Amino acid sequence: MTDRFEPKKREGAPAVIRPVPTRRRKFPKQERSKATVETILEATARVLAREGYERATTNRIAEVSGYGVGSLYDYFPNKESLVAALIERHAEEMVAVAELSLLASADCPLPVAVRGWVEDGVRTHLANPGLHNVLVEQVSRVGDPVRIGEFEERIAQLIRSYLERREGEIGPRDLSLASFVVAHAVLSLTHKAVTERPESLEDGQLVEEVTSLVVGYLAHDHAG
Amino acid sequence: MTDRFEPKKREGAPAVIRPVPTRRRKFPKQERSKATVETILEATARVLAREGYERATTNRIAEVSGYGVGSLYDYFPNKESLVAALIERHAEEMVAVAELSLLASADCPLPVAVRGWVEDGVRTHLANPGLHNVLVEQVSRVGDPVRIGEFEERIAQLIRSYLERREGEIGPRDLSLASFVVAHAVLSLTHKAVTERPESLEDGQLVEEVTSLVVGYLAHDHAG
Amino acid sequence: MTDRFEPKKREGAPAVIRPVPTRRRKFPKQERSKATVETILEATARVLAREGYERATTNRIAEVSGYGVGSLYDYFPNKESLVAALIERHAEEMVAVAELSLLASADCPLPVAVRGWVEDGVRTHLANPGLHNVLVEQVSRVGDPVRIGEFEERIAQLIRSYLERREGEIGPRDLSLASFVVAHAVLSLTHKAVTERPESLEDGQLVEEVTSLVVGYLAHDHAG
Amino acid sequence: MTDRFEPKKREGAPAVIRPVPTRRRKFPKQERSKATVETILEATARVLAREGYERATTNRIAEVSGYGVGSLYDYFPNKESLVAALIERHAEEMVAVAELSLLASADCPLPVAVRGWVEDGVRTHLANPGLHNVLVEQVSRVGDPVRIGEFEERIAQLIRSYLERREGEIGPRDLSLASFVVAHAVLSLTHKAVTERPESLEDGQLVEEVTSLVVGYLAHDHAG
DNA sequence: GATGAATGAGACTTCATTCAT
DNA sequence: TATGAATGAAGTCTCATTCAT
Repeated sequence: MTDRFEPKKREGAPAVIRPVPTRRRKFPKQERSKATVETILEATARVLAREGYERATTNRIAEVSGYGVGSLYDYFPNKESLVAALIERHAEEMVAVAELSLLASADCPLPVAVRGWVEDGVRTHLANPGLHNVLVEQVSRVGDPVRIGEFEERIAQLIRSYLERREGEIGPRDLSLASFVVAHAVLSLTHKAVTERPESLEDGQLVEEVTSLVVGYLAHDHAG
Repeated sequence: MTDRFEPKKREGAPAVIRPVPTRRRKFPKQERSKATVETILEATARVLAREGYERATTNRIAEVSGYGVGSLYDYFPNKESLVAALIERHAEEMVAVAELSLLASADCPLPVAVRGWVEDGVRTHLANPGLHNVLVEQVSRVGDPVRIGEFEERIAQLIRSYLERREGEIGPRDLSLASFVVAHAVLSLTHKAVTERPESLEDGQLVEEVTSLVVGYLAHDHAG
Repeated sequence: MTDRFEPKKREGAPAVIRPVPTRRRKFPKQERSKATVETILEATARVLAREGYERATTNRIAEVSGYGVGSLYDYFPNKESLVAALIERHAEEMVAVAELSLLASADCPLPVAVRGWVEDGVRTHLANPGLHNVLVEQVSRVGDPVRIGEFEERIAQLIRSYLERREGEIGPRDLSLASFVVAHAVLSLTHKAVTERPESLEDGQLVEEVTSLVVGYLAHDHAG
Repeated sequence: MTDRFEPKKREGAPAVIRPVPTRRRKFPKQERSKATVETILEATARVLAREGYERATTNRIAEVSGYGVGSLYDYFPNKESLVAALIERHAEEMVAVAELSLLASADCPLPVAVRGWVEDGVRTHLANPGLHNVLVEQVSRVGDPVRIGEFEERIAQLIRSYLERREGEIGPRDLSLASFVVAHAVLSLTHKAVTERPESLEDGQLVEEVTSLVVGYLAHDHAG
């Protein structure tokens, strides 16, 4: 008289839950498919920005995309994977921004390099604040922690590369930790400012303060 | 202090959506009621930490609390209001921590004051990282932006009060902006560290770096 | 770059698939619940008989039962479990019929006992041929093979008990196998006849033939 | 031989439903087509045996067959018709087996003839029990009752032909009914044994019992 | 003939919420 | 005040089937 009941995976989940797929179902080999995926992701971004995660329905996304729901599910195994794809894309973009900025100013003095990067970051976030909000909100839920970690690591690494060339000028001895601190201070302040203090961005004041924050930190003497 | 309740239909929502209740249904006058509310919130915290927001059901919360679902709805108008209450509670706690720390070290030198505050903040976050994760994730969704803003403002204000007494020693001229920067840099780094770099907290390294970040920023000369 | 994709349990299944729940969600302790379960099962039987398994939807069943779909899912984890419950019920009934018949005619001569049992079986099947059809059709899919096996075993055991008292009169030496043969010959012929030769049941002809089949078999000398 | 096709809407269905197509779309005139049909049916059999009816999708069948879904629908109007074709094939095979066996032993004594037929039947079922299971399960749903009836009639007829030559030796007076009884007793016991008692088949015990069942029945004096 | 991307109706299922007791 | 059975709107996802290429 064994109990065969087992309604749905629902057992104890450890603090942060991540029970769901994420990757694409078909890898779009054909040109047409690639365009379809693109269109669907654009629709997802639009709906997500407009409605937020919970209120965004796959049916609505499909509708906005112009495709049927079925097509959506041909390329993405479920709702979360859509967000995951967008998160990945955003992460990729932030890495690219950091790469371009930091590489371009590899030989510039600290304040110039930092200011440049922060400005680029702000510009990127400003492009679609509503979407970014949702994305940031969902990272811990649907983002693959490993992959997200990789992106963060890549940004930290870019910062570190820059710092290494100026090791003499900067205070922090543990460059790994310093990169982490810098990366997250900048990223989160940027996001916060875009979301809640847009006015402070208009005259470049906030950019200046964040630059000061980073420069002050790096210049600060850790020996004492 | 308008009541944001609006039970059913939730159509068309602009950019960031926040269409939902948040205030408690009954104001617990009686002792018994107060205890009930407490118990329910504890259950909510437990379930939220264990299951995450989406998988946490009001029925499950009620079950864990030991009350019937009906009772839960006697005190809270809906699921989101439970989270909102927890968020408010957390915010209140963070304000209290800042208040205690900064007031206690009102006359201490910058590094000491900052280090003390950061340490207290980390300790608080460490108490229940899983729950904090969910809470932070939900702030932008269910937190009443006005009230959240108030809390943030209060923390910034506490920082500002501290800074004003040392205006001569510090670089930033716009204390309002500086407080914002400091508050969020510390808060978000603390959260991030607790979540993703717990090891860096054990030996106090990260606390040291965050202290440096703040001290370096505040000491940094903004004149030039 | 691990692939976290895993859309739904869908891997290789061994010939007969049985991937699904079956038991009741709540055990109806209260009188009200028991009645609800009863009503839902009756509705299930009605819809199943009328529409067949595939076309029977849980929404339709709920509608017919007079309850909301949600209630249905309060007591049964899924569609298949409804059918499983009905199958079990039917199996239980067939065992009861066999028990009553065979016990009642424990001391009657073979032909009388067999004829009585077959008659009772036919009567039972005749009660709702449409439903039985669906049930039989679904046994191999949703029936718990262990439990079904138990029911069949119980019927075979009842037959065997009867046979043991007449061991001298009957041919077959392996009573276990003989019981199996008799049980299934009778059960399947009964079902087939009800479904496809109802006319042969009206004048008792088929009952007579099945009786002959069993009596002839048991009387047949196996020694040679 | 009416075409039972009726593509979409399938509302209101009486007791036993059988609203669906079954005949092939194109009659394979060309050699190539015939091979295609063959390949598709083989794929269907394989997928059906492995996954069961419900989980077998036409897309999967097409994939396994090596053809596109479109091609599948060029030859079969719908999913059910695939199963129907397989059922027909199986029925045809069972008729052929009976024909071969019974004709071969037309002049053999009853026990020999019966034993031979049962043995052949078991051998046939043993070839692919998983598939047969699904097929039997689906007969009442997708099998064209008329055509299935015809096959059964043909088997009964073969049996009857045999019986007629020995009318003197056998008890049953209604040969039509007797044929029905014998045919179904043998067929269903064979299936049941293959599915649930494979061990009883290994030493030929079950074959012996089924033979006894039939011989005993036919030898049994119906006069009294 | 063949293809497979696209479709979309509709199935199952969940869970926040209510309300009679 | 408390309860928990009942609700049912709404969401996610599947898959038989079509049709433009």
